[in-house]
Amino acid sequence: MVKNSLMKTSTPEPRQRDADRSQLGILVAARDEFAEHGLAGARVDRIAERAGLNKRLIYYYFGSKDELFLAVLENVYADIRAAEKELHLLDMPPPEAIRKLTEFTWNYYLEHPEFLTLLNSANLHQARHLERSKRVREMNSPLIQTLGDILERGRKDGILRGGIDPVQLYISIAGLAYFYLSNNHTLSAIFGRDLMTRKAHNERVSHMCDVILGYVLRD
Amino acid sequence: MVKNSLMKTSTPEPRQRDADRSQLGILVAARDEFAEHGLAGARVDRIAERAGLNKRLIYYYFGSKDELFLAVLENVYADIRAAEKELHLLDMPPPEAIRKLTEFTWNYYLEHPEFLTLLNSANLHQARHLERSKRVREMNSPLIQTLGDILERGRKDGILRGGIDPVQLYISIAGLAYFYLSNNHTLSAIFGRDLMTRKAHNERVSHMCDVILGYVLRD
Amino acid sequence: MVKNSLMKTSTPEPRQRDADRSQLGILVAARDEFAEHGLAGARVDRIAERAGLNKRLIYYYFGSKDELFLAVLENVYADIRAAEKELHLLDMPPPEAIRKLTEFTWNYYLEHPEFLTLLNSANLHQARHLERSKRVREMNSPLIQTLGDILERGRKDGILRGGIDPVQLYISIAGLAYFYLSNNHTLSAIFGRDLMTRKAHNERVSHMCDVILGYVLRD
Amino acid sequence: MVKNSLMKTSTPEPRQRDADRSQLGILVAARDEFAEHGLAGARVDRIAERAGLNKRLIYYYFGSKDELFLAVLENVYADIRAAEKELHLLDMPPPEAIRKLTEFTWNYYLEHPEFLTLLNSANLHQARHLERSKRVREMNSPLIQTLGDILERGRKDGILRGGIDPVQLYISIAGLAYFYLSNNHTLSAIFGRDLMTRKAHNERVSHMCDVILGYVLRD
DNA sequence: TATGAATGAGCTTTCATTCAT
DNA sequence: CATGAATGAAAGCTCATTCAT
Repeated sequence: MVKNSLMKTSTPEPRQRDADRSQLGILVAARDEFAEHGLAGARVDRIAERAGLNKRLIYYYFGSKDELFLAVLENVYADIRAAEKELHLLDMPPPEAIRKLTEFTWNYYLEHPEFLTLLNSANLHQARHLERSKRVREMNSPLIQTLGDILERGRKDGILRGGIDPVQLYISIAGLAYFYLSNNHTLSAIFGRDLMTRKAHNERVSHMCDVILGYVLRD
Repeated sequence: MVKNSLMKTSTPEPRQRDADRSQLGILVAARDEFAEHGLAGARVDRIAERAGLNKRLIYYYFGSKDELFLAVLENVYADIRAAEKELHLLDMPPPEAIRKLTEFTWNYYLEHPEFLTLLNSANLHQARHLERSKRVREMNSPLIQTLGDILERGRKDGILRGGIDPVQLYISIAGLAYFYLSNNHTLSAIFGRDLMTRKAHNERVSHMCDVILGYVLRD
Repeated sequence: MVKNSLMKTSTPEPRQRDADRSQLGILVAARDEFAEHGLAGARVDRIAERAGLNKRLIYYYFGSKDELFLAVLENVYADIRAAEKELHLLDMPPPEAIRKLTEFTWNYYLEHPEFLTLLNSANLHQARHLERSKRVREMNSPLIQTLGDILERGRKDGILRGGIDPVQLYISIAGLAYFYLSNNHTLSAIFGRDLMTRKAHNERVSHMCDVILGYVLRD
Repeated sequence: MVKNSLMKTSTPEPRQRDADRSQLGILVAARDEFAEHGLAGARVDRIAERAGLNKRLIYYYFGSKDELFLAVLENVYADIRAAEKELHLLDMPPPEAIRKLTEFTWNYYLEHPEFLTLLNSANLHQARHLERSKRVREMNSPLIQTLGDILERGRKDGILRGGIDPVQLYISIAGLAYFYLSNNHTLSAIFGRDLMTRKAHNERVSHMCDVILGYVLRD
């Protein structure tokens, strides 16, 4: 189980504390269960068991398995975006900011495999969960805004090439990390080569930076 | 439903044996069902209905839902690798070959969304299905072999930079296309921008080629 | 349906907890169903129907058909051993005790035909259910102990012959009753004679006592 | 698998030989399957597989699973009665004949465990199979006839007590062997003592003869 | 005579969800 | 707030039996 915002209970009034703790416990348990088994494969019983709480509470707080899944998704998105904010990319020189973001993305995915699986599940269900959530949209635009600012500043400085779409770039950075890690079992099986050694990881992140920086830096 | 090798009845004999046709029909139906709902979400009843056959036959021919899933996976891998072979990449100049492979990968994923979803499902289950299949390993090594040959030739010609790992490169090409398409719903929801217009597609494939060729070409 | 310990709600509290009542009802229903149809022939649906409860509850409480079968076996064994204990055989003169046990065994089998059928089913499955249950072993040893004591006392008194193995004797008593009753349909069909009239029963129990007492009594 | 009348094909015309062989093979396979799993637990598929023949043939020759079961029962009864006839009990002095029959019964049951299980299954289904078969009745009456003759002769000679019912006696002999062997797993589990060693077997047959002869012999 | 293909009904088991307290 | 008991619907899978040749 991974530490993140779900774990920090922001000390509310005494009465409510148990309720909050229960909700939190359910969310964490659900996140792990959904990550391991997907939406359809997840079992409400197991979530209750993982949380050490009665199954009925899940329905009391979240209404249904689907709504619980959405709550989990919103949570993990909030986590990664919060972590990105902590990078303070705007305080760095553009190339360094982009390298930092690339490395961060890789490391975050590496350390939060549940994030990748949850994304997959969300995609399988055609993002029908996220479409309903405006919270998610609000959460994510700042990142693209930031990346756009960096690219623009780099272009002005003459250090980065122009005409780079921040959305395309972000998708590429994410995709380079995501595919490697999300498909690592398949790829390992297919290519008969262990992709999860520390050495393989170092090679990958180095390769990723080569590709991305080679692209954004002006020749 | 998507066209591919499953649909071509290779024998031109007057009437195919019913058994073969049934097995084929089950495979096609299963592929679509697994692609739409994932492994856990897929329903054997629906597969039978899609195939217009009795559910019992599925077990008669494939033994279990899991084994059927493996059969489907082997099939879709066979399809993409066969299509790649048709590109005759070895007959082209190295840079053109790499551009071709990049574009092909994009187009194939675009036209075979079921391939992406099936891959996702396989990964969710930690490739435990593929690990059992040596067929898959045998199918996939030639691609890396070919890519390695191209890179080596390009390096000798002085047109490509040296030290490029074909596995890393292939994963990057695939990742750039995969993440965009697989996550398109999530990304569209998140960034509030439709990524599935023709224009958006053209921009993406162009971006991909820029990134990949920018990386492999010697400065 | 036969009266036995399953039917006695041992707690005189105003209302038994529903869970207990449900479990009990399932056990009784299962006992009858297994007795009528054997393990393989028994239908979980019918057990639920007999118990007037939801099928799902059977799995909730007992886990599987097999485990339910084991629970039933343990129960019927507990019943017969409890009934035997009530005979207070140790308080009688040895010959009377043995006659009593013989008659009791006959009567118990006669009144509990389900016991015989359940035994048959357990044997068909090679007692693999009972082997897992130490409860059963613990339940049954006291009987042999008692019978051994009786034989020993009788021998000392000079009224019973020596060298009688209590296990052999018990098996013989049981066998004389069991075969007649368990196979009564077959025997009736084969010998063309109704073995289930009251007269036939009296003749059998009288024959049994002749055989057993003729054996144990010193000439 | 045990050798018996099922195995001897009485050399018919060449054409029919295959048909006979197939029928025979099915009967043997069915006997073993029914003996191992009971009627409900037996699988027609497995019978076909054991016989190395197509499942359809079973229906062609025997009509249904139930009718096949009846055919098997008739066969095993024919076998034991034929074996009993071979004893030529009428040629012996009465006490020896009864001892011989007791020992034979024990040995036959010991060597044909499938006979016991099949009997159990028949009983579970209330002999509804046998009731339909007059063949079985015809087969079995001679044994009781013989036993009656022996008892009568012994009584006249003054060596056996009078008033013994041959049916009761036969049931007792069978019961003493049957319960021990049929329930051996249960009894072994219950009493924590291996009843299937050679020594245990010898003790049992000796005990059986003591009991039976002690009963029939005039004091 | 013999067989591979196919099926409807029904099996055990599972699941998300609700009830009653 | 919290929970054990209970359920309808449906899941994966199995079975005896029949079809078509």
